[in-house]
Amino acid sequence: MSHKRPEGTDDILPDQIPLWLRFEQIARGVFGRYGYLEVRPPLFEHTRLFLKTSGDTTDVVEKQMFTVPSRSEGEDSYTFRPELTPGVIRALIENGLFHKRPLWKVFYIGPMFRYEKPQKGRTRQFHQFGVEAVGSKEPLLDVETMAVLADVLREVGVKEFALQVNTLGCPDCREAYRGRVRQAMGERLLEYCESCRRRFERNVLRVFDCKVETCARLAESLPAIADFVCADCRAHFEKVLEGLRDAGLEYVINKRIVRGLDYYSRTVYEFTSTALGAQNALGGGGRYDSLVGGMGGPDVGAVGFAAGVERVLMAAKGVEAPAARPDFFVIAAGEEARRAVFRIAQQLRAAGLAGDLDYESRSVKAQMRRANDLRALYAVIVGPEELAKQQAKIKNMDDGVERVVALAEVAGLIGRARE
RNA sequence: GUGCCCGUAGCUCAGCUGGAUAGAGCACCUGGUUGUGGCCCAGGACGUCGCGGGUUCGAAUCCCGUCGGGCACCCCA
Repeated sequence: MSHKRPEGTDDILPDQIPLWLRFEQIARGVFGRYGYLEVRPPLFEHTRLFLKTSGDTTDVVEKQMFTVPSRSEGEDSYTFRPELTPGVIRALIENGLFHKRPLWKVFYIGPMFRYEKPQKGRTRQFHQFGVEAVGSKEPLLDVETMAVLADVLREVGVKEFALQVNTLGCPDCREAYRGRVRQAMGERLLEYCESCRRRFERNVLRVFDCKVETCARLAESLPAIADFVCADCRAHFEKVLEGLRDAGLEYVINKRIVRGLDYYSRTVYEFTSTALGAQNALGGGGRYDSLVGGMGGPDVGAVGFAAGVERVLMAAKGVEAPAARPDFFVIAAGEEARRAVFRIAQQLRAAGLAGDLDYESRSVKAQMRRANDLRALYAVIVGPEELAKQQAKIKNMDDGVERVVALAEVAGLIGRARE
């Protein structure tokens, strides 16, 4: 075995494709019903786009980026997208779309790249689908994005999933909250590790990122930001919860949800499943009201989610997607017919039918087996006798019934039977 | 980046405490009709036992190294 796929990548082989197509069809159907339009930004962007938007101390940016140097001197390197929100917003701004409409509801499906140690539900190339509603601060849109994801999950066949929501407040809230954390942390400061005591001085909130076990445990007892958000943010969150109830979406408030990216504000949420093992997040999202303006666009609010296609497919295990059946398989009986079968297949294809033939000179029995393996609707058998009379024998592979018909009628007969 | 587990045919695996030509099921190919599938039957092809080194009369089996994979921590999709 000389060549192997890179660590953390998967080959999606033909037998898996029907499942993926089914998923994409369902997802596109839901997005379409809610009025979300597809966008396809590039697979890679300038590295600085992610540095400035996702947050330069987040895990994603610190250690998970697939970065390639530019070939031109002095130019920024490129990075394969670890997520697509920055790319989508960049595309909306760069192409001047906000001059056309104030609100853009868009969706995407495609591969993302993160340099991580692979495990169940986590690979270096994976696929996400997501939506972004850009141009409004209305809480109803927070609810709508959650409803979209819930609809996709339900329709795809994910039986058990849970929705957890939280609010992170706005930058002002965070300033006030910072004070509360400092106060609480100060009471037991000596129990924290050295670097956390440094964080206490410079940037208290980073204490929540500390990997030291004792610090992590201490941090659990610190106040949650959701309890200290300002009146406006509180009102926004209440409206979101109210909207979720109106929409019939069950949820639980989880004050520990913070999300792994820096741009979130106010609403954040996660959909989890019990069917996945350690990586139990199906998808997550939230509001990011300062990102668009911060990137040079209009000062408008935005909200969206991203979810993992592989994880959703895993959580929907047991769902079958049958492969499409070919309409015909042309079989040559005897050497003389060999030249004719390709021509006949071409005629049937030209008539809009899908089908194949055996390219090797094999026995009729072997060709029938192939027709059966491919689950062809009809075997079209031609030998010397049929050819002499410009006929073909067509056999319905489901009931075994055979008919001899004129070659010219084969396409029509099979086409009608297919309906 | 850290820890645990695993590498035998295309796939799933068996191969006992080291012993002679490394096996099974599925899949594949051929045949059982002079031109016919699914089930069944017969036969066939397919393996540097991940790789390298060591111990031994003898290694798929024991030891070391290495590469690859899986899972978990962390984080998240």
